[in-house]
Amino acid sequence: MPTEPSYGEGRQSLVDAAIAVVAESGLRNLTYRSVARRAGVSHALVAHHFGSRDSLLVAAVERALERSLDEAPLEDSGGLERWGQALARSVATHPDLHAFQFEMALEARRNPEFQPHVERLYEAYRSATRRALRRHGIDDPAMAQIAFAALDGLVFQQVVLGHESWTRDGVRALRRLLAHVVGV
Amino acid sequence: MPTEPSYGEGRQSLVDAAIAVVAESGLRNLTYRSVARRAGVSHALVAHHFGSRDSLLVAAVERALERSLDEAPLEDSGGLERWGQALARSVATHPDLHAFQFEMALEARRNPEFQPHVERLYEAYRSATRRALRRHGIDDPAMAQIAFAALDGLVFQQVVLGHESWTRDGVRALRRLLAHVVGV
DNA sequence: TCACAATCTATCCATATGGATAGTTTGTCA
DNA sequence: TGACAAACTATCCATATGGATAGATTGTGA
Repeated sequence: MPTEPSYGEGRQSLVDAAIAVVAESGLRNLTYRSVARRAGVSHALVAHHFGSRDSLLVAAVERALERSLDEAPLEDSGGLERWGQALARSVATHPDLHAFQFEMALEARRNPEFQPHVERLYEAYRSATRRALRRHGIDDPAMAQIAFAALDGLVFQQVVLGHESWTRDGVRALRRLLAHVVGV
Repeated sequence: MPTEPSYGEGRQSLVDAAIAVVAESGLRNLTYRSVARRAGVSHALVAHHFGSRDSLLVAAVERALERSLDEAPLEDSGGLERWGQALARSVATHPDLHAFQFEMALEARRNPEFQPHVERLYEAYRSATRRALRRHGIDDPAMAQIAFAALDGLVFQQVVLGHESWTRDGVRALRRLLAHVVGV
């Protein structure tokens, strides 16, 4: 059950609640009342702070990026295996955050308002992957792209199927593959 | 505008309409009325044929698998590059079918009723990838897994961002990577 | 302390929804 | 041709929703 936020923390609670509700129940069940219930506030506060459901979601995507920056070492990804295993751990400890991001990626397809925000999210992960590869002397954009796609696919499948070990094994296999290109 | 289906085709129209509505507007907008409107029938027919929204979705996933089997050469995937490029083409010509599948994958996470159906879908794609790799003499499950994850990631990004060329480039890079393992 | 703005709640309202119900239409078979 | 079941429509109903509105609460600064 949600504890009621302190006075003035309502807005922030609604943003975090939006991420949780979407991850747990899908975008379908994100209503003014469901998110307010989760945040422990009145549903009219959604309209007050955000004016619309879409604006709430924009704020939630920004928040997800913030939390991702805290969570996975996007800024200091280390080498490929460290980066990949950090992703697996992040998904295992915060599956909802990642599920939310995938939900919003699909939604961005349908609603242009979300596109810049979702692209910023994607770019953060892509950059981290490029950085990780560069640590191994790989500077080929095509290699970075396929490595990122592989990690994206592994993470999506971990979110959907819940097998962290699959991601870890997959990261190892990716590292072995890339080892052929240059010493990884 | 939907043309009304012939008498007796209502059920099938609703199933195909469900895929279209979900892909275009998300699971959130899949209501009895929206899907019926799309199918050109009365909304009461959803309850009549399916009893519930979830049952309609189960039928829709089955239908998606069927259409995927028709669409992409799942049974005869050829080599890796042929399989990968076929996927890119399939996404480009039928983005909605693939978007629907990703939506349902995320939904399966929240609703166990969909899990077996979504896993069957995933397994079809995974098998095709294994088959494609085997054509090149690669029989390592870990390699198959990372190749499938990479394709999954490429396809997801193509659905989300719409760049078919990215998928094609990515497939080429994947083939180059795997060429190091054995001649691809 | 008081005034004010921001935050918040409770409630009302119009509309949309899932689903039930009664009736109509269609196709099949004897 | 008529009976019957399946398919289908139109309509009603109870409930949920987004959003507006009025009032209450809180914090800040003079």
